[in-house]
Amino acid sequence: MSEKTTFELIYDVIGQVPYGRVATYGQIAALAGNKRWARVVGYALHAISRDSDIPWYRVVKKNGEVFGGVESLGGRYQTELLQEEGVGFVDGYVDMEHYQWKKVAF
DNA sequence: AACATGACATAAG
DNA sequence: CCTTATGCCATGT
Repeated sequence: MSEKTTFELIYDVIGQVPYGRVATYGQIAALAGNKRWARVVGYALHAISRDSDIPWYRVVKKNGEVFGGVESLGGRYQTELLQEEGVGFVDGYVDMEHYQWKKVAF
């Protein structure tokens, strides 16, 4: 059986998020196949190993908040990584209006 | 199988 | 802005 696991589907989608853009948990879940996997997306991200190629930092909450909030250690690191890619922030939250990844239908 | 937990989302007060 | 409550689903015990 070569069915992909839920985690693989999720990692697959996260890997599609382009440079300089972010996606929400719910968005990742929906693209992975089930919109209700938002929490599982978080679980999957938590399970990522350090030297993984997965761009975990491009995943944020729907309101633009980063992991743990901008005041947390991880949140500040994530904010830094995203700003390096040119993602704009407003009061500690990602400017979703301009930087959320919109998958374009070619 | 039951229960608790979690890097979420939405609604309500 | 805050807390509760509910829905959701994969994992760990």
